[in-house]
Amino acid sequence: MEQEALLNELKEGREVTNLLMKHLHLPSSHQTRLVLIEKILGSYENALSILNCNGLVVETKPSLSTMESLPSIDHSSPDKRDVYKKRKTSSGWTEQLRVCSGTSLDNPIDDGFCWRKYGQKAILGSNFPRGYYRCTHRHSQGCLAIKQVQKSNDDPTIFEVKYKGRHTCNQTSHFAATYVSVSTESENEGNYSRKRQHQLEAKQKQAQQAFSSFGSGLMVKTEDLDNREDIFPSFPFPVESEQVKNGSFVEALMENDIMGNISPAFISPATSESNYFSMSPCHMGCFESDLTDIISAPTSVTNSPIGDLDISSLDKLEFDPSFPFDNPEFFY
DNA sequence: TCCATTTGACCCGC
DNA sequence: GCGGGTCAAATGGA
Repeated sequence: MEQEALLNELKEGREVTNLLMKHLHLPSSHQTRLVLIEKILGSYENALSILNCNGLVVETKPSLSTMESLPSIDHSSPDKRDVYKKRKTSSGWTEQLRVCSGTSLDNPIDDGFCWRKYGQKAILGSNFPRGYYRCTHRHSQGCLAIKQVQKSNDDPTIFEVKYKGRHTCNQTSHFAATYVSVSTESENEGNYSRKRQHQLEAKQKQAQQAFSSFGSGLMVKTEDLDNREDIFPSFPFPVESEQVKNGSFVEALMENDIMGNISPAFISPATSESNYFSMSPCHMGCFESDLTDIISAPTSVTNSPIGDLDISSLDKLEFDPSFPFDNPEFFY
């Protein structure tokens, strides 16, 4: 019974999404689009509520990252170990990716953000150590985004990447950096020296090369993507949550030419029952380090109403009535 | 000289 | 007490 209601909600969401898609190509009013987006959100909220009623724990509200909720570090303290912060729990990851790279084993994916490694730990039961990264602009801009990278036990060519927290820094990522000159970065970070700029440029080139050699075997799996508002900030351009709320998110996509850059082939479900997405290499060159962001957000389509940038691809997704929605593993 | 990485130690939740 | 997460001194590269 609930399953039927769930399917209805999902179908409705798909239909309204298609409608919204049409309106995007029409001179329809901003208000109309807003209404459609609200309908989509409503459908997914209802679907999530149904799942919650079935005993499945599905977060429907954005959980503030534990990183963000932590008090800021008191750098004035003479001995920082005296003011140790509470250890973060493993929950609250905004994105979990499984990145398969057949080429670079040590540097899985440059996602366009500048990460600084701050630790590495051997994990019990894991053959490979886990690397801990945080945003380079943690101190300069207070960006609290962190990520963990760990090779998969089963396949060393697969990296399990977890993202936590949102980027509040003003980074010129891949996408912007490709089309905007370095001067943009100078504007954003005037204190950056020319030497630093060269380093960043070199890094971006590295990322481009890494991706150009990435091959067609790239596979990204997203997990635990229940939180749409935690997902949106991972876009390479600054989309504020307010924009999402007031409906200008789609416009932000358009403004950033994201919609126009993603074709159905770019993000396509590889299988009907997994949230693996295959990527064709021809699409990588233009996005490079944006990759994980671009992928991670849209792949949340199963849980996120408007996370799917290529809305038209929804047409190809059919909801199988026999799909095991009551199987918790599906939502893992 | 500056910055990123490495790595051992420390802290905290379970 | 164990294991995971973080800190920060040491180290190396550009």
